[in-house]
Amino acid sequence: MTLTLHNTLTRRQEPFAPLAPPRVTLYSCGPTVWNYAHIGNFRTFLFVDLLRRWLEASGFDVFHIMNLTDVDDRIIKEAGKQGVTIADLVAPFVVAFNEDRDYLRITPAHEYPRATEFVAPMIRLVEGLLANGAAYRGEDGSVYFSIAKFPAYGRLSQLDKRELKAGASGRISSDEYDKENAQDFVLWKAAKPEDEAVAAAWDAPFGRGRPGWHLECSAMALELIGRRYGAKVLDIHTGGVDLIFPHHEDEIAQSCAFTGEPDFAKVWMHAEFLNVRGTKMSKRFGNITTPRDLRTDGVEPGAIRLLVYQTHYRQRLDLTDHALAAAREGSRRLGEFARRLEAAGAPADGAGFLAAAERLSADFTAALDDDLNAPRAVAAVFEFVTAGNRLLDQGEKPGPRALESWGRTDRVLDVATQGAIYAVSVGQARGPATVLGVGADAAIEDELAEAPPIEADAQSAWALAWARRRGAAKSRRDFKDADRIRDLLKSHGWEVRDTKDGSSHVTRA
RNA sequence: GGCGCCGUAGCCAAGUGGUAAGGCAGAGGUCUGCAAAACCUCCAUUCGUCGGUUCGAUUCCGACCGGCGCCUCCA
Repeated sequence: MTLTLHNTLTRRQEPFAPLAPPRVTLYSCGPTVWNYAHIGNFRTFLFVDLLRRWLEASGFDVFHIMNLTDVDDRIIKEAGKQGVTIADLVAPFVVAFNEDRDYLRITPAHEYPRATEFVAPMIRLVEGLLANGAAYRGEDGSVYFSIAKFPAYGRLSQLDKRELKAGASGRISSDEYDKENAQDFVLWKAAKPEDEAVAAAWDAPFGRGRPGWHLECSAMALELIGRRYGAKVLDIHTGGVDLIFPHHEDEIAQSCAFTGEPDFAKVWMHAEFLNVRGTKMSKRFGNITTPRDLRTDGVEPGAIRLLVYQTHYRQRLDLTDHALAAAREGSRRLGEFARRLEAAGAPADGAGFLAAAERLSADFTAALDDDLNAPRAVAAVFEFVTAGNRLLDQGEKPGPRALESWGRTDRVLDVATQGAIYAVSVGQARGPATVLGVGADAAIEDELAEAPPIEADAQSAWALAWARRRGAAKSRRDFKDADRIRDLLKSHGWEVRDTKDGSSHVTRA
């Protein structure tokens, strides 16, 4: 089995063959940090996370770069409105992005280059393009790339098959820059007073100004892989589908014109959109949901990951409350199983587990090797859950093989949710309660508030105290009181579950 | 107008030229004081519509209907 990936360049699925195995250079277009990134953005980053994890699980040595665009029109406009510099405007959103990324358990890239910290390489790139004739200075002082000098322009987006609608945006006529060709794109924008006002202008041999968006990625990618490996071509470049044209098309043009290489990246991969009721999630539609919104609502990261991975990355994903609820339930079940499986771990695998583990590994690998077919990988995982639960019910033991097969899927997908668990032994007069996580041991006779305390730590103690009372009620067969306490705990988000050995588990997601 | 994508059970969602994975929800059962969790069973003769190719199509081709994206410095 070999890994095959869909390449936007060829519109086909191809066996993945990095330029210098086992090394893989992976560049991902990251967020523009002008605001909080929404889960539509994070859908793409979760796709990248899966790619990254699967490449590493497959034995590749990945060097992952994700840029942070910290200078662009939106940032300058917003900074101007607020009367702050772009650096000040952006700072909190960079922090927020990192927090959200960590919350979603996305593996951090090795490098997060920021555009404003790579101005020098950008200037060198523009100089190179001016020197070899691919770029020219407009009368407004900006520098443009001439697509007439780059015959391969349009390969990625199959531009030769398109016919740009004149004035589709209604903005071409209002374009104040003077380009030689309407499709030429700006590499370096001449500084304007608004740019200066927010500290978004740099000196350059060809005039003071700021980098164009497309330029950033090329300069940063080439700089970083050049510095580290002396390479000029990326193995994989990722982004959202909306970046295919013109962003990635322009990156290819300027990069290849600069390096003389036929490719900027060997494989281009693009994630489809996440939609809300059929429409793409976007600030201007007012249908934004951010990871922090979901976090506030108590949605577990594993559930969000599961939701995303249950749809193929090249397929649009529709976010609904129903889909989210389904993912939460599924994620919870996976976590429940994981705990059960690990607790039953034995030195040797039972025959049933051996067979189930083989099947899981084979199905899981085949699915992800097939252009990251995560939905199929998830299906294989659930099939193992069902089989594993049955085997456990029959008393069979999972050994190293089963645990490793399971562990591998968990490391790649990372979609399970394990609620915090606290256990109390009750009803058997075996001495003090077995308490995991907290040391509270309130006497049964003490007064106990019906409402939980405010402090998080005290809450578990409170729940455990009630659980012990319920245990006492149970042992004197006062089931009415026992049920009342269970309902009380449930209304505050705690679940009580009795086990066969007479103890009770109290859990909170 | 150009380029492209999608339409599979109540919901989400894989998939193959030979008669449909998985998840969630739902129904019944086992277990339990009752629950919960777990397990078992059931839950699309059918894959937008109409044609065509084929021994056979949900899967290939065409048309149509419906939804969506890009062509705007949007992931």
